[in-house]
Amino acid sequence: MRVNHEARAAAAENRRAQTRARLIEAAMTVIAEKGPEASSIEDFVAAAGVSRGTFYNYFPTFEDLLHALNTEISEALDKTLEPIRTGIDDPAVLLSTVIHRIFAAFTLDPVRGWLALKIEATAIPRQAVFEARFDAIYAAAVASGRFRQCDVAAARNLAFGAFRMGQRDMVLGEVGPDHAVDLVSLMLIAFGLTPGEAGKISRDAFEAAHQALQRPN
Amino acid sequence: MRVNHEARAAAAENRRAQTRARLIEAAMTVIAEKGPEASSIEDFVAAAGVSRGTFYNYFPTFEDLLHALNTEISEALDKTLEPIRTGIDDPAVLLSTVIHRIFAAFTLDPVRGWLALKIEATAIPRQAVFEARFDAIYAAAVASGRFRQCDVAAARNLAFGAFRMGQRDMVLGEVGPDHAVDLVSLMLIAFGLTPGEAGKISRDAFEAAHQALQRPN
Amino acid sequence: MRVNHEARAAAAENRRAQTRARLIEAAMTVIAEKGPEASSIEDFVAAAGVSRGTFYNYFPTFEDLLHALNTEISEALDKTLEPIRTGIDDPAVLLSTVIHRIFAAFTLDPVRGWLALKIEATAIPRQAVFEARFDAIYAAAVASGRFRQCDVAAARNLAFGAFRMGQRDMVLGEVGPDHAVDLVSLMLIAFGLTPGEAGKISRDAFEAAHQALQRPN
Amino acid sequence: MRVNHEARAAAAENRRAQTRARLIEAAMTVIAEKGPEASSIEDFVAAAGVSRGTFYNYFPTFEDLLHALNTEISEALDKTLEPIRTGIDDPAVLLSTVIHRIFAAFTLDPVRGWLALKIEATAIPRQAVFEARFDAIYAAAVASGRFRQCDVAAARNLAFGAFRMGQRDMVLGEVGPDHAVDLVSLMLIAFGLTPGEAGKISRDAFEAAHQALQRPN
DNA sequence: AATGAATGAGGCTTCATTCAT
DNA sequence: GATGAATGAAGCCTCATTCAT
Repeated sequence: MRVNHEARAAAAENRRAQTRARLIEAAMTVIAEKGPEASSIEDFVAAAGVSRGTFYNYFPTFEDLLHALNTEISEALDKTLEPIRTGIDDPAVLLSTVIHRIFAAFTLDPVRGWLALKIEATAIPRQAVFEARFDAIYAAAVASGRFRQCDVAAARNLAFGAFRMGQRDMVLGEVGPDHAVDLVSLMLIAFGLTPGEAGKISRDAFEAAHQALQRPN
Repeated sequence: MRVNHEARAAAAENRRAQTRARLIEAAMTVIAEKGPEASSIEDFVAAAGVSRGTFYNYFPTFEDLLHALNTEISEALDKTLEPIRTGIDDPAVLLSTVIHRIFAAFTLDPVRGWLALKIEATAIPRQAVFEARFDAIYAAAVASGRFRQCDVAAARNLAFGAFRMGQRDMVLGEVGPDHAVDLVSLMLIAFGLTPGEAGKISRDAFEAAHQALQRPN
Repeated sequence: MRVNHEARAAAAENRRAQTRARLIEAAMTVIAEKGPEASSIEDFVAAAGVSRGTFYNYFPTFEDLLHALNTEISEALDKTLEPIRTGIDDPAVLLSTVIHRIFAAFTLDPVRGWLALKIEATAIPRQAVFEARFDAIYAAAVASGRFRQCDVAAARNLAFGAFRMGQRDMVLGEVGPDHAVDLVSLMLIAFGLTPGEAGKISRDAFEAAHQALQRPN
Repeated sequence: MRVNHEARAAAAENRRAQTRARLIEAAMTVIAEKGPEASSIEDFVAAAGVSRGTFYNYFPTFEDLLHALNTEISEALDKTLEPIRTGIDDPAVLLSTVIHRIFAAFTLDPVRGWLALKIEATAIPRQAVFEARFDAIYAAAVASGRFRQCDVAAARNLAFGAFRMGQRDMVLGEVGPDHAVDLVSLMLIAFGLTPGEAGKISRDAFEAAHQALQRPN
């Protein structure tokens, strides 16, 4: 009897996770296409192939769904950046690489890129994960003399604001992918690097990011 | 009789303009309170004290209204900046001053500040006026050797992105008003100024902006 | 121009009143058939031949509708009782007559009778009008020595409770119409009349009520 | 093996009864809080700590549940009244005592009081048990010359209607607990007692009921 | 021009009920 | 028996839009 119960519970949990994943996947696709405001729950369940009621079993409010999407995207992204964080010593190079990797990830998977942009415009809370990462890198860079000491909130807003605006233009096709090179270069200069070094680091990181992501997965 | 006709036509036109202004004013107030998505035409006409049908006489589509609001805000703002544009020679000081003036205007009139933020988050295109102003100042600064030559699109995205992110935090009360000083300072450094000069220019411009706006109108 | 405006407004008001009346009439019929809990707004608008949205223009909440129905019924009823109130001197006869008239009205118009019963079973407050009428008659009866002095709240609850229970059984067909004679008789005894007088007054009032209402209206 | 089977069956039956009791108890609590219309099966199973499916094993239809609740309450109440029925000779005193005991029980356990009121307001038939008890007492009272002969249906409706209305006001807090004294007194007068005797009997029964119920269970 | 009653499509949410495990 | 995921019918409510006056 014991085993029976446990096995049943495990199977149920499994099914739950699958349905949840299908709903999230469907919601991503739909929102990327129509934007969060124009998307209806009807759209999500149709795309996921489940019933209306099922949606509410998983996400009692629309907010819950957005939150799940947000988490999903940023955690997945953050995880792929793990090897980089531990493999690069120079914080200037590290920051540059991380930003270019995110740019590249969103360029190569425009659905998620667009989605991230859309969600960020609504769901108020910014990605706390990424903010903390930025602050840590900035602190390390100051400690090692790479970046000038400055108000970290200002530095963060400069970096995140510029990133967001650049991503927007890239998603809209108003600029090419290497727009990111110039943008990151300007950030590094603002943080204390010389134009020459900033330009070199940014371009190298850009190329490394694209090479890394274009390999067969 | 001729005169009579003309006078009547002029009076009619006058009334038209007034009704239109009331609708725009009402829409601003409502949107600033509830956000663009949560605002309904019902809200606008109620706030303006006109009938539903009248609204459609002036703004056949919702887009038309948003467009009018956008124009209204940015033109009003741009006009108040006219004396500055012609009265400051150093383009670095000019840029700094303009940005701080806009920050200050939105800080002192939070309704419009909030509104601008909200509207910008929708599908509305960015303010072409301001983009052109930025490009002109940047070109002048490069010509006079104040700013380093660089991709102007990147410079623009850095400036507008950082501005928007900073405005967001200021509106939300997450940072104080002088957050703007550090933010603008970083921009100027990115554009080629030394940290010392950038800091001084930004702070001076910040103080000038606040003094200018706090005078009894 | 002036006249034009006024005429228009009057016409509009007229139309409003008509639509409102149609909705109320329709709701009465539907609720009497299915009970208030089982009735949906869809039912009401279908019966009234107006659109869903129109319903909400008139009754923003379901409560508003129930309130309107309640008022409608009790005011109409109260108005028909006006001549009786002024035409009968003995308060014992008056009370008896009023109760029998209401019983009779609900017997002859079972739709409203049923409806009143159903509405009263919901959270709607009791009919303040009728409570006040009762209190006034009781006080007059005490003053003229017809009724014994007693706690008026208790007397009221006895009368209204018995009335409601009797009406219920009459609507359900569990008792015949002259059940009312015995019930009212008991009330009068409780209030101080002798059984003989109570029985005579109740029966006379019963017959008068039915004769009055069966005339060709 | 035989024994084993029987023991197992007994244990199973036991568990069945327990689960059923938990569901009934949970339903009572929930309905008393939210009213019968606002309560959902979801609420019941959540409060009982069983699964949705289990509910249907016990109560295939909602009616089945309401019926069980009704029975539960009235039988429990009726059982506590057994000693009274056999211990009081004067039917007038007996009736008075029974009514005051029920009033008091519902006053001291407002959950069940509220519940009884709510359930009664739905389509559930009245408590056949109590109606039969009333009729028996009334007949006995007539036989012994305490009550006047009259239509028993009328007497019953007077008593039950007044009781219900009084209970309503007591639950709603519109009257104090001794409202019951006046109410029962009026009933007794209607049934044939003199005002003096009715008042005394009612007050004595009221006090006896409260003393009986306030003893430590 | 202005009015505002009426419309009805469109989305949201709940919940009794089923059924495979 | 118990479970709880899934269902989908059934209501609810809002609001942009039309149109006769």
